[in-house]
Amino acid sequence: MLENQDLRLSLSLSFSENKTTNPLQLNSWTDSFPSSDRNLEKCRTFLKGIDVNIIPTITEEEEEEEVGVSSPNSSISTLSGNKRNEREIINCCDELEIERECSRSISDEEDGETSRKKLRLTKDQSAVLEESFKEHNTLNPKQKQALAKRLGLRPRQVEVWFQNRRARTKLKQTEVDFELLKRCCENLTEENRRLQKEVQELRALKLSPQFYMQMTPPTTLTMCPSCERVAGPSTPSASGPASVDARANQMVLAQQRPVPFNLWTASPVPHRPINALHPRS
DNA sequence: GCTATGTGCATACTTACGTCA
DNA sequence: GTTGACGTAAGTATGCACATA
Repeated sequence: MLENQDLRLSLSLSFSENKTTNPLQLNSWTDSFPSSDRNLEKCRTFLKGIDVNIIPTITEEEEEEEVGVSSPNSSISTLSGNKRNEREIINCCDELEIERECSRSISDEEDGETSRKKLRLTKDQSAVLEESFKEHNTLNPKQKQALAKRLGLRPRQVEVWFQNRRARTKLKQTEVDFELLKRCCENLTEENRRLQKEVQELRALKLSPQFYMQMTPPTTLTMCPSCERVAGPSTPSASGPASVDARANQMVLAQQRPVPFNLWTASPVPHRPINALHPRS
């Protein structure tokens, strides 16, 4: 659905790739909190029942409050580590909080324990969100609030949508980058193979100086179009077997040096051997 | 000025639900 | 009607930046 659009999205996101993930991370509420804690059980029970499909009737006051704590984890997961968990316990077990949350979720309680109703955004809502995402891929609290009001959603929902949207964009970008790097790698591999072959040829030439003796030495400087290195003129003293050997050495060295190469070129410029190695017939 | 702590926000990863072939 | 794949809303853990005591 959004795939095509996604690829057209801004490809210039700045990614912080260096985050490490904790392999031991706890993945569930149950893991985080011992089941013996009665208050926590209470919290768990009421949180399970939150029905996101029902737009809560939030008073102005509550709305403001929600903006104030509008982080992704405003109710539960903003806090990090044990200290955060302790604070969560205090917050989420606050009687007023519980009352408020329960009032939002009565309908769900009847559905059973495991129900976790999910809101499906309408096309219009998605379109508006997409539009604003194109403008800014992050929202400040005011923008979030305005958008939520406009769409009849909770700020938290807008926030989550943006989080997920950023994640999707990044995923797409990663896929694109991967493809580019893959192609680049293939090109480099091919280039490397070709250069290795040339090195082998040059080494073979080095071992048979008689071949050079029959060569017509180049009379002018010859620039290799690919590696932009000069093959070197024949000097008056460069006619004996020893200098031929030196020249062959030079060639080998030149070939072993880094070659300027456009990583993003699908088909690299053919690296043609320079004239000195391919004597004119 | 330095340090500890709290807070807000972002991201990565995961779960669970809705949709569709 | 069932099922599996896929998309996505939402939950969770964690790190970083900044403010403040």
